Amino acid sequence: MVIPAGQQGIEMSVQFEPVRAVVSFKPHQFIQMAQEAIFRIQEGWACHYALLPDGRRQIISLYLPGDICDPRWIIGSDQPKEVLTLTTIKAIPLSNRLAGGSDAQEREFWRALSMVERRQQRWLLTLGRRSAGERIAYLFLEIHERMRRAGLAYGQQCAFNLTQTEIADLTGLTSVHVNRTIQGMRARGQVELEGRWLRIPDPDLLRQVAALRAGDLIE
Amino acid sequence: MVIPAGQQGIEMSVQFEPVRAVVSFKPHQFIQMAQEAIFRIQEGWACHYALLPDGRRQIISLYLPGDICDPRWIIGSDQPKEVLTLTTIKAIPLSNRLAGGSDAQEREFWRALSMVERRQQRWLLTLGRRSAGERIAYLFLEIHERMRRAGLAYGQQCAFNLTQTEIADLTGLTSVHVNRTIQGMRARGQVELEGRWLRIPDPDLLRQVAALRAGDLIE
DNA sequence: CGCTTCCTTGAGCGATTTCAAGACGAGTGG
DNA sequence: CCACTCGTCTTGAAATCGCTCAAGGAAGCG
Repeated sequence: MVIPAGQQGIEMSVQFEPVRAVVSFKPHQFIQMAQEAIFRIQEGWACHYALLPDGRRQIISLYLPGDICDPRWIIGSDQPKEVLTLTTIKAIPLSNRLAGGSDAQEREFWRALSMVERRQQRWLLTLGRRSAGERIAYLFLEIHERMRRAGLAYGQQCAFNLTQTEIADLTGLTSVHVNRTIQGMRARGQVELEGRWLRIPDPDLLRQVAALRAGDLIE
Repeated sequence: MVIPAGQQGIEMSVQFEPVRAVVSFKPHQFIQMAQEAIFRIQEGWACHYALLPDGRRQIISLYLPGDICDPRWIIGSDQPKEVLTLTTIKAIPLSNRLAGGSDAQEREFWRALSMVERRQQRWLLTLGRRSAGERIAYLFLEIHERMRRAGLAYGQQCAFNLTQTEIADLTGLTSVHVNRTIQGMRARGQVELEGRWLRIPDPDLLRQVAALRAGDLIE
C-alpha cells in the first residue's frame, strides 16, 4: 500500500495579515512567525534547529502534519529564526494571542505546548543516554506514533520525509553512522525504510531496541 | 572568599494544604507536588531525572535557588515523580492554579516556563552536538550565570553542589570521563572547582571552550 | 575508628567519527 | 536523448573519543 504524501503546494509566501486561508511554503524555506500568527501544519514536515559556531547542527524539534508550529511562541519564547521546512508545507495561520481565541483553541494550545515539552524531555534522555541504535529506533517509533495520531499511519507504515543527514542532526550522530546503523537494523528485520516510507514490522521488537519499557508511552 | 551555602534545614514534609511557610526537604529526597502546590526554591539544589530500563540516568532539569519547581506543572504536564533534592532544600509552596494567583505571579510563571523551555532547547544542542569538554564548560557557565541572576554569585565564583556523578548524569557522560575532562580543564586554567565551589577565572575563555559564539547568551 | 561516598588512576576495548571516494537517482538544460 | 549536476546513500580504513572494569586513595560522618 502506497499513499503518497501528495505535497504539491502553490508557491506563496506568508502574508502579514494572518488570513484563515491555507498558506504554502516550499521545501528548505524558513518559516517566520507572521504578525501574531502561528501555524497549524496541514501537510508536510518542518523542523527547528540550532547551530554551533563551527556549523554543527542539531534539530531541536520536528513538526509533522497536525502539529502547531510552534506552541512555544505563545508563551513569549522569542520565536526562533531557525524554523525550516523539510518538504513542501501547507499550513493554516492561527492567532498566537491566547486571549483572542476560543476556549477550545486555548485548550489546544495548552495541550500542544505540554506535548512539545514532554517530547523534549524524552529527547533529552534519548540524546544523553541512548546509543546510536536506540536513538534511531526511538525516532522511528516516535514518528510513527505521531503520524498515527494524526491519522496518517496505515497499519505499521507511514510516510517518512527525512534524509539520513536529517536523522543524524536529530539524533546527534553522523550521517555515516546513521547509515550503517540503519543497515544493521534492516538486516535484523527491525525496520523497513525505503524511499520516503517507514514500516515497522514488529513494534514490540523495535520498542525493545529503543530501550523502552513495555509500558512506556512514546507520547 | 568562601560563602558556605548554609543549608541546614528542619526536617519537615510537605503539607497537603499549601501554606505560606517555608518547607524543607532533606538531601536525596523526592519532591512531590502537594495538592495544587508547586515550589519556589529558596535554598538548595534539586533535579528532575529520567531513567532507562537498565538504570541509565539522565538529569532532565536542574533547580537552583530562586527557581520554580516545576513551572511545567502549571500547564498540566503530569508532574513527574522523579524530582529529587540534591542538597537540603528550603522552598515556598505556591498555588499551581493560574487563575487563583495575582497577575504578578501569573507573569512570573510564564517567564519561568519560557526560561525552562529555552534552557531545555539549548541543552538539546549541547547533548546532541557538543563534545565532553564543551558540555562541561557549558554546564559551568550556565550554573554560574543562573546563580549570578539569583544574586548568589560572588564575582567569578559561586556554590556548586554537584558531584561528578551528577555532572555525568547531566551531560550524558560517565563519571570517569567527567573526572578526566575536568582535570584537563583545571590543568589548562579554564576552571577552578574545589569542594562545592566553582570559580571561572576567565569567562571568555570558558565560553570559547564551550563552543559559544561571543554574543550567545546562556539564558 | 569504620563506615560510605566521592574522587582518582590505569589499561584496554568498543562505539562513533573522520576522511575519502564511488554509486545511484532525480532533475535540468542542451 | 544525452550529458551534467546535485543531493543522497553507501563503503572502507584509520583515528579519536568516551566507556568499561577494576582498584586505590581521600574526605566526611557516624
